[in-house]
Amino acid sequence: MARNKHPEETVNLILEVAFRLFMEKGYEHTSIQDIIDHLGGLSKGAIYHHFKSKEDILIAVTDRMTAESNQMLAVIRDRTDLTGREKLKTIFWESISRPVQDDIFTVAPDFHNNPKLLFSLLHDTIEEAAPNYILPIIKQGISDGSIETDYPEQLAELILLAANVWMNPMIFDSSEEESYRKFMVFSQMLQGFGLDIVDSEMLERLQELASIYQKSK
Amino acid sequence: MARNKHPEETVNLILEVAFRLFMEKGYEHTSIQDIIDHLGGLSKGAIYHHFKSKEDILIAVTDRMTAESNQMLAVIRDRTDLTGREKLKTIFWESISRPVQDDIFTVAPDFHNNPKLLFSLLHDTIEEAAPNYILPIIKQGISDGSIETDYPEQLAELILLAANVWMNPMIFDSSEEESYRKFMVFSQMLQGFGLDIVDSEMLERLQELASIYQKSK
DNA sequence: CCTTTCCGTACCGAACGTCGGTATGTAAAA
DNA sequence: TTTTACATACCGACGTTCGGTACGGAAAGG
Repeated sequence: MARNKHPEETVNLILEVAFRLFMEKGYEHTSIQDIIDHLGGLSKGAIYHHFKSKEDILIAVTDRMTAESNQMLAVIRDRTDLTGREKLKTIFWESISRPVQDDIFTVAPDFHNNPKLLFSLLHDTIEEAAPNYILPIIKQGISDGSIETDYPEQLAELILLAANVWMNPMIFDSSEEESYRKFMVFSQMLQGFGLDIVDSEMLERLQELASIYQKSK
Repeated sequence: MARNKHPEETVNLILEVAFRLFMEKGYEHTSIQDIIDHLGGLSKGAIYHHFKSKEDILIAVTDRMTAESNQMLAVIRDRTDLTGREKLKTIFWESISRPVQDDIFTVAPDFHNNPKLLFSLLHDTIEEAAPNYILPIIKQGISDGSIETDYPEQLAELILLAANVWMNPMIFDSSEEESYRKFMVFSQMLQGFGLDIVDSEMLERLQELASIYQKSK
């Protein structure tokens, strides 16, 4: 294949193919050769020119997966017209209403046999998303009086872990009914922390999402 | 090496060596040859006679890890002298007071680079421990009036996920201070569900555990 | 302004070492 | 004599390396 004038396109191509294959077959069951075969003429050398290892590709893939989500979190975090509690509510609403969620479902991902990818996401949730996005919001909530807790760091972790991991139907595949029940327990947990941020509109959307996922299986 | 009259000893040896290496270097960075090298004369044939694959060894290792814990859970679950809530309280007390916990810490395990092992444990927690041990107890608690919830299955999952994964210092390594704070948030969460099962004795023991783990690093 | 030189970089693909797994042999136990 | 518990030689697939090629653009020379 001829040399590409815009190497970033090649990088993107590799990442797109890798993402799809990692989702479909799992990271460990996707070989470098598998990726090459779906690259349309590119070779092993091309991959190792742009990435230093297979693991390096995984990291880039997960970065891409979380980038959009993190961007949304940053925007909400930096708004000045909302209390801490309102920001949390906005985040949960955004995270279940964005069409991106529907897109990702169509890949029919299988985290069930993808420990590496799951772990990468888990790590990102606790080490990046929780301290950089949720924590500042909770701290603001403490200042403005809309949230009460003595342990903001831990609360941020627990909430994100429950929301991003436990309630994620890609990780623990749940029926529509189960997803709904998880969300109810989740909202009950938030209420226990004095956070009343779940409304009927959210519940409606959640049932819709769960039904989309069920149909794609 | 001559044929062993008691093959179970060979199996045990393999599992012990594998457990130690998986913990020290991670499952993926432990090769079959690594295990053989620590077996004292045994060969590849021995391993593949007793286990059908490397993954099979991992499953056996995690089974061994959870077996003792599950045994404890079964005993408490089947007692007839406690209410559901009292059983939950007993479980948490046992899980932080048994000396086994101290033992496992001395291996200085590294879940941080062990996605496969972590996932195996995660799977076991949600698919085995939650429905088989915690759920019956919560259901009993609903019957005897000591626990109130509309969603016992999901509550069982969330509680175990928080306790076994989030609060597990092997998975998310926490300082003594952080472990303590996690436990406080955890107990606050349980209170939010109407479960008041944490007492001062528990807090004391937890601080002790955290300090043991810190020193072994 | 055009041409030639030169170098950086995108990409190629054979080869290598390691790995998990298998086939077959053998000796002891039953 | 059959079955079990191992040993040994070997296989194919894998991730990674590396010497090499081809292309493009900048700079130098005309």
